[in-house]
Amino acid sequence: MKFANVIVDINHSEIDKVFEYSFTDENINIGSRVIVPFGNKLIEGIVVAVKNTSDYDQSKIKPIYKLLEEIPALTEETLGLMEYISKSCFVTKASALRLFLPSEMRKGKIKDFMVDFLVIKDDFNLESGLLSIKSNAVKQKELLVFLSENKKYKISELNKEFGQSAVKGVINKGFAYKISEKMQRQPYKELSSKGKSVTLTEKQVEALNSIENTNKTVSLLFGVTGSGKTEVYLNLINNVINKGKTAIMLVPEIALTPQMLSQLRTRFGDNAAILHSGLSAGERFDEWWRIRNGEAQIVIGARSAIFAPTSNVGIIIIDEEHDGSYFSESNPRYSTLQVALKRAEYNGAKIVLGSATPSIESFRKAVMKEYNLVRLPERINKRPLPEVEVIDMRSEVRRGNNSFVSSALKTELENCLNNGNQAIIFLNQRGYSKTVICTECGKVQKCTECDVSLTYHYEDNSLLCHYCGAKYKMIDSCTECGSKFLRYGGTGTEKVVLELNKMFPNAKILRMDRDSTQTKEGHFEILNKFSKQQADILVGTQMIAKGHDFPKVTLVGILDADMSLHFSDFRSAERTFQLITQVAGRSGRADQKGKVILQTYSPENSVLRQAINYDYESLYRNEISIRKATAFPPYTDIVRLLISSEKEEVALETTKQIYNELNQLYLENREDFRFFGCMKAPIKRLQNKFRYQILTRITEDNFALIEQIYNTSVKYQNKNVFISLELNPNNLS
DNA sequence: AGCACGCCGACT
DNA sequence: GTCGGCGTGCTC
Repeated sequence: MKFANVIVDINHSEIDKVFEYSFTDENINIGSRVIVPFGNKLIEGIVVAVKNTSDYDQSKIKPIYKLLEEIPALTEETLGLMEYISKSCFVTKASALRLFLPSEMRKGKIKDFMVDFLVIKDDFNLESGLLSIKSNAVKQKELLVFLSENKKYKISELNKEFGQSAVKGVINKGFAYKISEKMQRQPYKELSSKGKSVTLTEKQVEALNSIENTNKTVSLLFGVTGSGKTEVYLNLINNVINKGKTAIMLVPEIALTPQMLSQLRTRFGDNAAILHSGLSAGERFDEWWRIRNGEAQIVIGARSAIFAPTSNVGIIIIDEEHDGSYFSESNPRYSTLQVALKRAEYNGAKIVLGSATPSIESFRKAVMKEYNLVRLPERINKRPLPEVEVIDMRSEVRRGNNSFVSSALKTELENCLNNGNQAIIFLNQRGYSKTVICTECGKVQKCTECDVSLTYHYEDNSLLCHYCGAKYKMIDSCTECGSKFLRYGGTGTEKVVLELNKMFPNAKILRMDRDSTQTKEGHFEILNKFSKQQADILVGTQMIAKGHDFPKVTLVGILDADMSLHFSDFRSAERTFQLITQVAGRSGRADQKGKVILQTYSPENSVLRQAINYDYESLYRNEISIRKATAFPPYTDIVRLLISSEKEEVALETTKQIYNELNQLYLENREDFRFFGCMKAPIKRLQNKFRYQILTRITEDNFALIEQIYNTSVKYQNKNVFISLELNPNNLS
């Protein structure tokens, strides 16, 4: 009889401890998934320790009900990571554990993926077989000839090739039989590969050597768009797996994984596995076990792939490291880099952060020599970066052009299309128009659950709340005064497509945004069509900004460069710069020179000027001095407490109480606080909950203080008020 | 989180 | 008399 410490899969702070069970099954081990009796129910759990004696009242200990798999799902490393995340993200162990297991594993059964095969009998003799069937059974004969060579073949394909009746006939005559075999689902299996090997440029070789030979854990690969970072990654991965280690490669969006996967498959075949939320349950399950069993040594995926069950990780690559999607926005609010650092530490692995526009935080670490800074300053084909022309939209308006397309952009579009090239139009607003306003009484249509204006969507004639997802029928008269005169405020991608269609009736236009890419293949289809030149213009949101490589694109239009500039967020300058640089980088990637038209209402803005000149380092110098002067990250950590409740008084009252108690802490630790205040959240109501916040900015890496703030505030949480703590939140809505 | 146990109001 | 409201407390 042995005893196990088990974490049960119940996400509640009261249950957030280990429970002891007894067992005799030798196969139960640290990391095993088990079913245990808990109260009067059976519940899933993970074994975190195994021991010979128990500290708990023997009479109360129950035996483990069942072992779920022979192979422990978690390893010593991932269990350690789980503990770490639970502590640093202030979540239960159960909640942290869920990050490591594909969700379908918890819910129980995944159906095995069965494929039917036709197998020829061992004693089958082709000559006598062919003689024994009627001469007019041509298809059956062909099938037998084929089978005698291939022995075993997928029935679905044989049906296609020789016809169902031939297959049936061969089975009925007893020449062959059907078997079902469990197969592994292969996501994006159409994405493979003619193996092309690329010779690295001198600069790429230098970068590769620098990353491999540095004694620093983290390298920041700072390379302009089109500088060939991907080739460097592929070589790094290759060298790592040659040493028998594994590799994790992260990309910011699901949309980018197939593209990167196809490159990995080309190079490494089935050795590459893909993990992200867009896969079907079965696919994810199979890929997960392929990695766990060591059948795949390379993992590619979005941020959650950092939790992949790889052992012996040699390199973790985070592409487009500045991207906001590397921070989880819901609990557990982990930062991908933070987890990566922990994994690198455990395995002695290297981390590569790649970007043309690094985050201010990362670049500072590189400047401070904490990271190894590696530059790739040239585009691979030595093409200059595309020329950016700034259009002052104020003077467009003065000249009487009220369209969102400036005359310069119109001319360039005409040229581009006439030359048989393609264009990308970028606008970071989906839908038709951002708001619907009554011209009589000025009423703006708002979500009933949120304090947010509704966006009009032309395609399904609806009003959508972009925050909670609620959908309303489009109105034909004002809900306040009944007037029929409604005005559309603000332009979205749908409207752009409609207007461009009028402007260029012969051009084929595609739209890519969250609405047009709902399905798993959605991104892929649109990108595929565009890259096969089945369309001339691609209109899209920030989704189109990243990574894609379209050789025929020679024009990029940025419709409203100011949009993200005037957010009251300390990162808005950095974000604007990143977005413009990324989008501009889509232009002129092959042998033709690219052009970018940037439309703005504030052409003299310094961030825009820096973006136009691709002058990241000026942006960095400006930003870092502002951050220092105003005590913002990376010089401080922002701790934000969000207090929300369906009842406004409850939210307000709780906020006051927490504020008062924290005020003590503030007064006792004045020197650690750079800011302390409480206010309504910028979005005052979301999903029918009123939101208040307490904002603090404290000295860097002061975990003890964050913990105190957390412990103080979490006491106030109950079923009427929800309290969450965010460290350096990515957005402050 | 569930679920049982437990103590007070309006019903066949 | 009892059915059932949901407050508190426990789960190895």
